[in-house]
Amino acid sequence: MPELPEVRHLALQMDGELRGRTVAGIDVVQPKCLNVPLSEFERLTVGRTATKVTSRGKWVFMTLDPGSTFLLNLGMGGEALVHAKGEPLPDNRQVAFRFGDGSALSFHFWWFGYVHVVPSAELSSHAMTSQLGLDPLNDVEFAWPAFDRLLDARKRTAIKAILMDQKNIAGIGNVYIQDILFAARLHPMRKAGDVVSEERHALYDVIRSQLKHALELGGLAYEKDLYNQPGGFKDFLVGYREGKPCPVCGTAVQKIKTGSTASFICPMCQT
Amino acid sequence: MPELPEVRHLALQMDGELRGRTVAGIDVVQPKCLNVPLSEFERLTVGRTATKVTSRGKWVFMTLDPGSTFLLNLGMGGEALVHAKGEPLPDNRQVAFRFGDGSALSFHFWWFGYVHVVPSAELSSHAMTSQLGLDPLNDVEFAWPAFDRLLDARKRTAIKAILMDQKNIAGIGNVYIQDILFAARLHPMRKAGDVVSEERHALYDVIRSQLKHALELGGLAYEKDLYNQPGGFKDFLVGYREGKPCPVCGTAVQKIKTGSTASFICPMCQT
DNA sequence: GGCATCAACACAGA
DNA sequence: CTCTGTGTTGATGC
Repeated sequence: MPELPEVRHLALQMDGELRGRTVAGIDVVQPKCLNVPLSEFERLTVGRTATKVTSRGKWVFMTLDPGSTFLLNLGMGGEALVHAKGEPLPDNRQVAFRFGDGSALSFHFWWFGYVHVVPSAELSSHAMTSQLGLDPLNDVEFAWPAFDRLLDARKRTAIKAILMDQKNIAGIGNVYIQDILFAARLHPMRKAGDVVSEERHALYDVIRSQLKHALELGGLAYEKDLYNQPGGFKDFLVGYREGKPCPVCGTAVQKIKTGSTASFICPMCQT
Repeated sequence: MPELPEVRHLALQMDGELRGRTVAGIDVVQPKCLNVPLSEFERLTVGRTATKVTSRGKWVFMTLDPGSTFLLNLGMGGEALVHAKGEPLPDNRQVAFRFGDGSALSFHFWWFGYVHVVPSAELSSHAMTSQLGLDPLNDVEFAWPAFDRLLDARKRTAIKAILMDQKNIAGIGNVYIQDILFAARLHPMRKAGDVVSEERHALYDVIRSQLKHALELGGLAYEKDLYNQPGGFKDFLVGYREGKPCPVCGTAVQKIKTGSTASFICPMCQT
């Protein structure tokens, strides 16, 4: 459940499903994913009522009135599931909320995830979320001039590193970046300063259209949503298609190391 | 006048020459090499008497009693010269001290240098000198176990970078490092973790012997001391001898880029 | 596939 | 042949 489309889809589902439910208890199997001691976590959640769920980048924000905000990051491939009253919780959960009506919300991470709560008044000092960058699906804040300036300010940084830095744009990870760069015909290591205006416009458009499209499909087909249903996005152009033909020119897709992450590129189309 | 042998030689000469002289006035042509405004610099120097001159790394420390310490770094190829009463000062000086007895001490830098003064009580907060590493000519502090641990602590750093980092060992620059690495048969980019014990011992011995030898000769032949006399060290093995034969195997010495500095190596002997 | 931290490296500036 | 900051990259661990 990693990147913006999955996270936003989940937040939208949670917003529709959980509004009005009151936290009756917390079920913590792995305390180290909490940002505060369990007792403090309980104090800030139990007895409070979910009134709104939103997302920014890879983070889900759930308002727990009065006065708390719950913050969730599912890391690499984690899941959040809602459970009707009486349903057993998954054995592999790290944390779960039990609501007053008998329903529950469980979280499972296969590697690392963050289950945080902060007093809403202190939300701005929550380090992992307070510095998140622009929302690429918000046309007001992710405006073209801001994007253009961002690339100017980091002229000698690889374009992939810029787009994946959550402080710049929030929500692009190592999955969606692959086809975004392919569609913009950019090599991941191209320096931002060498990306000319026409390419920048193409890239800007592709970022918005790809993420919007994936969101409309409910995210990736190999991820599960709040109701354990897979998303509909599965047709990668080059991402994770090592050795398969480029859909444009037929050249075999290469998997290369780009810094510490892997990239899938068409060596002919992306320069 | 750059590295440890020249700086220590200069400090020894200054110690013998200047003890007891009182600063009568300061002559500042280039105020930007000072660490404080000229008025403050004068306040901390004029009327005070040199009582001791020492060195650590590439820095000269002159105690100006009561209460001040003068700190000098000649940068790349700067000079410090003493002048008898009545002698004119060099036109190219950036700064000079005039002493009460009519003598003077002038400083010239061909690129950048530092002419600092601090209250002796605040010496430990002078950033550029407070973190200087071990004195390689002091057998007590530059002991074998400390050197061995240093290389363990920086396993994946190039050996040249470690030796030239003034925070580790103080006084080795891009001149003496050349023959030190050649004599130890080490390629400059070799990772410290790959330098085995026998090589480490050889390197440790070479650092001490080379610097000691150069100090005994009064430093480099192309540098001038306090009395404008050149040093006696000129017989580089590979340093600055690009294309000349390696003294051991006859292979042509190569000049290569190692990070941001140049290195002269025998490609056969140094691995 | 996440994020933070630290070390290493490159570059510009003085 | 100086040293310092800044920004970027890479490895590590949770």
